[in-house]
Amino acid sequence: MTPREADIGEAELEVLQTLWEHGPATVREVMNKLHEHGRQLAYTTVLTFLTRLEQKGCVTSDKSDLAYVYRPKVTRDKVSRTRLDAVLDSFYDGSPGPLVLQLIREGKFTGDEIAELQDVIDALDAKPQRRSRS
Amino acid sequence: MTPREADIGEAELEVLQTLWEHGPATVREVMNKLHEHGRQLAYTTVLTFLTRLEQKGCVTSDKSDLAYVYRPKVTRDKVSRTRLDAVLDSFYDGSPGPLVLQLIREGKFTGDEIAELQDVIDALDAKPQRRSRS
DNA sequence: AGAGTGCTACGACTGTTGTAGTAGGTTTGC
DNA sequence: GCAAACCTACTACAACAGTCGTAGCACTCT
Repeated sequence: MTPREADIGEAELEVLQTLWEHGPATVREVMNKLHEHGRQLAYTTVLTFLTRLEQKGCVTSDKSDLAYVYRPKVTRDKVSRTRLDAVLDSFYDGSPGPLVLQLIREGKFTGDEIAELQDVIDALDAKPQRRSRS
Repeated sequence: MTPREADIGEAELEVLQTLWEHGPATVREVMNKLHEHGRQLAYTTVLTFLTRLEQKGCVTSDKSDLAYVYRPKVTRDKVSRTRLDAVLDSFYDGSPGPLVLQLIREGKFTGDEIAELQDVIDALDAKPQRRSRS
């Protein structure tokens, strides 16, 4: 049963995000966290989402004390990759280059981020394949 | 009626992509294009998608000769932005910096792209706000 | 003018997602 | 030991997405 992280719904994702932030949690704990974030959902609704996430192989549960404790079975990185790849495939021909260029040109970055970008790129540039520039 | 490009379904998107590539087209032309790309859909299915896209304000139609001709009313860029922002908001706190850093670290770029990145960043760096680095 | 072909409108069905209620079992606090 | 609180399983239901069939209108060709 490979996790089918591709078809996690938006509301299911909120629940999963809670687990990522909070760590293993019971239905009630997840619900409370969501309420703290202003998201009002009935207990049974949260239960439904966790059950469905389990069917999709994205969380596991084990009966510990009184209630089941749910924990994520897919990483946040994995899911974000999947989501991002979907956008990449649909709009950027699967290649991240144009996307990044677009973002950069739109000036969506802080000075610090630009500095960091520069560092990372320089590192890349230095190591893997020598380029043919200046 | 502002276009509700946020709720374009995946299959609807394929249809819209066809219009972006191909320009204004009739149902049949869209269907044929999709078939060429290996996507088998019934004529009426394509019609349904175009009708729904029109209801969502994402395409317009005008009866020209025999059949209606549909043309996109939202740009590809606009829709890709919306999609990307959704991922950004869900996973990267709305800020593209971490996303780009992740992509770069994963080494998903060709040498040419890295060069281009470097150029764009240098340009950015030179103009808007002077940074404090070497 | 009849047959065929093509077009649109409308309805329909299935699966999924978002949301929740109810029923019945278990734990706990007095 | 009984009531209150809590837990899960099951059911439900609306909206939407993906997919298509049918029916009826219009044009065309002979």
